[in-house]
Amino acid sequence: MSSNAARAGHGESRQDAILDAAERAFAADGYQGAAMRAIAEAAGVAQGLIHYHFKTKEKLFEAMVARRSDQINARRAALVAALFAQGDPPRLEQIVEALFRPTIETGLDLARDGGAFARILVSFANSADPRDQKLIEVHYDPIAQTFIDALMRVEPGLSRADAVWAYMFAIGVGMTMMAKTGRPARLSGGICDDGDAEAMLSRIVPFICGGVRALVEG
Amino acid sequence: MSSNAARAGHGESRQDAILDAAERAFAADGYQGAAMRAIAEAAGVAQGLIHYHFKTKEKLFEAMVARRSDQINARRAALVAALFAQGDPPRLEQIVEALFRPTIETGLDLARDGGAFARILVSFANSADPRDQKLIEVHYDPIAQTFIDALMRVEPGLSRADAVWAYMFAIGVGMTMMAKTGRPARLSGGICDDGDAEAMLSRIVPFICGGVRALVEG
DNA sequence: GTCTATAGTTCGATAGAC
DNA sequence: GTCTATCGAACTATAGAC
Repeated sequence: MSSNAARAGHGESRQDAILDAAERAFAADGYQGAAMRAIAEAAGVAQGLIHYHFKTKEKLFEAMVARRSDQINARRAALVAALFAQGDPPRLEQIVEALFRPTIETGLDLARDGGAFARILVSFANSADPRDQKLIEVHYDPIAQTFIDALMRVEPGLSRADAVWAYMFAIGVGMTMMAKTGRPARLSGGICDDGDAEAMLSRIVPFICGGVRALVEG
Repeated sequence: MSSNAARAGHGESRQDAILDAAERAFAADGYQGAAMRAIAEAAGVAQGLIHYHFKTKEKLFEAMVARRSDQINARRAALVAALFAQGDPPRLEQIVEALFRPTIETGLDLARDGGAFARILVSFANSADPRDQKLIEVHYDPIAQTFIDALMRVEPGLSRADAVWAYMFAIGVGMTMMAKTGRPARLSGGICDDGDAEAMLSRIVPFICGGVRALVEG
């Protein structure tokens, strides 16, 4: 067994430990706010080791994004493919659900990080910084095209331009679900809870589908 | 005339010059990424003067947010009030337009900043950082309640919980309009342009109204 | 009110032993 | 592959002259 294979006791390499700590730190404090020192301490490794494995802070961030994105988007692609592999064509509602469920379940499933990666996505998706957009282009534009195509297949009245806008708007709505700001509770006197992803999905899906169909009719 | 009254030649106090430079810097580099040194240089003042007027970086940020927010939200409140002051009740479409137009026009109207404040709002609205949420609570929750009430008045079938969710989702969609990431052009091969706020509004308004009405019917 | 100069801290990255 | 130790360059904030 090589020295960096499964670590004794918890089956995680030091590289993974660093990526996990980085994910939490970037989610909590942002890219600029997260310190390499703090990430090293949280990962239980020396700061120098991070630079040995990932060279720079920026490359560490990219590796962290790539790891989780590839995992999420493989699942999203599989869900869409499965929907179209059935006998009759899927409903719009199923496409929209496939858009979000893998992301929220990656956050909940791993549980340990309290949706850290989802929070990174939120501060990321709407960034105009060319560095962020480059990462989005590489890791998210291909799956976006898959969903845009899917929207046009299930709603034949939708033009390509409208499908692109619809996708962007849908992502914008989804961000409000992943941000977990606590604002819905504040605005509603406690009635609305943005910590309940399942409850939010049940409102987000009809909202987006209503929006998409309004574009079709317009 | 006191020494800090209208500056010779361009009628702007040094405090305003600092706030303008801060707005641009925070928009371009984020809160952590924007340096007091750079803000001072852009404003054409000594770094010490910023601390004299605003004490700390955090208080400077708050003052910058307060200035523009109060301006935008006064305009939004006036638009909603005017809509309900007419004879017959306004349409949902008019409420949604009143939600966004003052913000995009503050960006375009001032022109000089290329929508800098809108970009700050984007990186701001979805932040779970307690400091950001405190600012949102103070400067945006009151106007949010105004719009939530307006939604319930023009769509009587909407429950309060649904109106709060609808408001949150609408803001999420609006963020995709203000972010100016260039992604729509990338995804559409150049057909969609997120630099054209007016064209985006004409899609965003029907999308959101379709979403709201879907919640009513649901 | 505005400036210069700098104190005091923290950061990303590297060097070199093991 | 991993550590300790440290360099050099930022940063925010303050002190004090004008």
